Amino acid sequence: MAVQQGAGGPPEAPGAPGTLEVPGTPEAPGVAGAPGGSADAGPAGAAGGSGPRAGRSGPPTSRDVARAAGVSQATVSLVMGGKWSGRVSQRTADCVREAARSLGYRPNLAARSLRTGRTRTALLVVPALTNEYFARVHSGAARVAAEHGFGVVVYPSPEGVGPARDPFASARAALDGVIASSMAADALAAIRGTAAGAEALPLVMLDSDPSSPGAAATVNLDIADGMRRTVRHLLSLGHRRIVHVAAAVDSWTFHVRARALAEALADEPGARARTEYAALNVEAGRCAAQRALAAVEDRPTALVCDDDVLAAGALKAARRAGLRVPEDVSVTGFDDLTLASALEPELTTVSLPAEEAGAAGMAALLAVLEGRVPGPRELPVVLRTRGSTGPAPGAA
Amino acid sequence: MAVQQGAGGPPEAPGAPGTLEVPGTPEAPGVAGAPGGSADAGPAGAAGGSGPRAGRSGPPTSRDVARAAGVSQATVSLVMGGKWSGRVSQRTADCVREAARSLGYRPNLAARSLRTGRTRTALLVVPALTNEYFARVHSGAARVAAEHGFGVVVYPSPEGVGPARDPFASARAALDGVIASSMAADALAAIRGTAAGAEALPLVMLDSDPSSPGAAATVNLDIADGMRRTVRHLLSLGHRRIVHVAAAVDSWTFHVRARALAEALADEPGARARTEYAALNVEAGRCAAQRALAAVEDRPTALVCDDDVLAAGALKAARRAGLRVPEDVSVTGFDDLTLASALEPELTTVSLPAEEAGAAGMAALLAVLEGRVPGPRELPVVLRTRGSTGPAPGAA
DNA sequence: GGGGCGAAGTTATACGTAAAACTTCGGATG
DNA sequence: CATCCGAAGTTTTACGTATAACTTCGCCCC
Repeated sequence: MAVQQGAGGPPEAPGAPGTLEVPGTPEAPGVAGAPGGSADAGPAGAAGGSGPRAGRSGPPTSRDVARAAGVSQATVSLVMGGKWSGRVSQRTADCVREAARSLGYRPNLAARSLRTGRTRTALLVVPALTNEYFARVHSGAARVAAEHGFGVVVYPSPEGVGPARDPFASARAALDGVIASSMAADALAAIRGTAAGAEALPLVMLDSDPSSPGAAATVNLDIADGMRRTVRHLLSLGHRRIVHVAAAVDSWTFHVRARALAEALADEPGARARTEYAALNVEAGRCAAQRALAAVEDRPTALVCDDDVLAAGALKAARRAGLRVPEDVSVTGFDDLTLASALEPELTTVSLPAEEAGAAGMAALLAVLEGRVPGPRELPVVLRTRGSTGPAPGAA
Repeated sequence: MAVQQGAGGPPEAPGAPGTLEVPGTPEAPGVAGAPGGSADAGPAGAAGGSGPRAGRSGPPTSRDVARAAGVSQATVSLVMGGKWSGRVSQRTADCVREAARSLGYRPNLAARSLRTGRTRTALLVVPALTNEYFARVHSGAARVAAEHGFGVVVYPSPEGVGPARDPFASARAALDGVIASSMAADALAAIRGTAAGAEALPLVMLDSDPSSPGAAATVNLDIADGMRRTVRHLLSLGHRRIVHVAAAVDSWTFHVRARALAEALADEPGARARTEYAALNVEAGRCAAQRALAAVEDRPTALVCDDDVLAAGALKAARRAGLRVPEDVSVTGFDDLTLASALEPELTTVSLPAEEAGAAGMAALLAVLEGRVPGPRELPVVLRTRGSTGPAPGAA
């Protein structure tokens, strides 16, 4: 760009956008910004001492772009901000963008945040990122965030988000909103107290009790449906004695699973279930399943596990008890992690749309930040029938 | 102003540090911010409109604290910044901190960043957070970062960090440094080009080629030692025909594994290895192992896998081929993921200190940011011997 | 023909903090 | 007694942006 207006008007017209002028600063009037205007600024070159801001150090600012484009800083801000329709002519906007591009200009996010009070950053609170499910939630959330120029910082709530540890200690002032996924009830309360308290940060709850107060929006998975499908699948295979290997975690998602299992089983006379609780790891799952299978007579023919990790433990327990899966006992999981298809037999499990949930959560948060009120969403789940379930022993 | 005579002056002296005054806002002088200092702030209450600064909107600023403490804003900044020794008296500092605490003051990070040019935020670039290993790296890095008031934003490099997708598009201006873990060579080059290019962001490389230029610091795992131990373990069990199920990823960590395997095997006359490549997922691992086991005579007695996920595939392939593990064929993995002990038999695998690596990486980055030059670190690894390896068939 | 109006900018200001430069003052020193 | 000095603050300014308020000007319509 630089000099150069389109249709041959006199290039000297002062002040016309498209011409370069460096008002105030006594400086060589030579073309400064991007000499040729070509695409390539040259690798590590071109920025000799003769360019604009020769004495300056940091990255280019909007003012540098303004100088290069021959407009005011405000105009640059208008153009870069995106909302310039009706305020800036197409020609000037193009010129500014070209100057910005050739200078390698990036808006300073700190300054922007200071000015707007918005940080374009969301906090994702999950029980543990090392759980593949939550990593996938993060992935979906981060993708949508990036598409809207947002960043995501994740807070894997450590053991006990008590009042002692403040989740937002260093980040709170730099957040626009919070997404909390599958948090335990007490942790969720702590988050609500901190996030939605004095500061009133918008809170989106993912896979959490929708009746719980304080959330600006809710995204849920149809967990109950997943459990119902699992139970019906087992019932149709002839299973009547079922043990629920339940996660010993006080979180909504697991309460729902327990309730849905009970309800689905109530439809079938003669079917009944016991519950064994286990912490969320393989070894605990194995112990719980071992207890379940210890019943000599009246041994369950199916183990419904709250999580694939627990199901992995259940497979181990079955093998140690000398039982074949699925011939002697069927096992089901939840989440459809990589683990589910790595095990042998592969797990029948409920596949949860984790990425989609994260994406929907972030989309809901963005909507809230724009003043809209997204209705509650419920994402469908799928039962993946695989090798770990089969006809009940002795059934027709 | 700030009158101020020595100790013992009447507490009513206006403006004296130590007295609380909230000029302008006519209000009940009761302590507001954190009432009892007890653990529980009460659910969803307490935050009525009666706090201090009733007329103002945003969170309290350093100026509010200054007013409350009867000092200037600069003094608040001095105290909160930590480096006030010799500049502010103990008494005033205490007074300021008390005022800050009671107002619930948090420094505005955007303003601080704008002023200092530092953001106290690091970018962690990993191939995929859904890989448990990298989730653990993140966990370690985030912990250390939090201990130093830093935040971590993670960029799970999507397929192809080519020049097309700019990893730092929205975040670059808000970063102090970058940690890149186990990146593929080309992706690493892209990062180096973007991060260490014009902006010269400090880059810490984790588990990457230490001879590669551009890194301000390096943290490595003793991958070679892990592979050596694996091979020696197998050799001592009598294995001589080994297939290396290698990750088809052009990254330093896998090159090291291949080289170390070859070298360790060279020590033993009569031992030899073939290589089968596989993408990093269970199914690809299964296929590669299937190919390896297809050799009718000269069938390998051990499969050394570059990753637990590949090993899971290998277990499946063995079973499908009608081979028992470890009686007919031994299998080893790498990483010691949850998966390793969920499988049956449990995997003999090299346990990598993922959290520690992340922590060390962040510590190195912090050191660089403080101007120190951390020497390269190499973290030890451990071979976890479990059920998937046993004596070679036909061996003594 | 003039007055209003929209388009296309510009000028000016505030955001909250850190830090350099300046002020004040009591005491130690020559 | 004049002076210098360090302690303990204060005043002031700059960081880079977004946006409200203002200016200019060509144009259309009564």
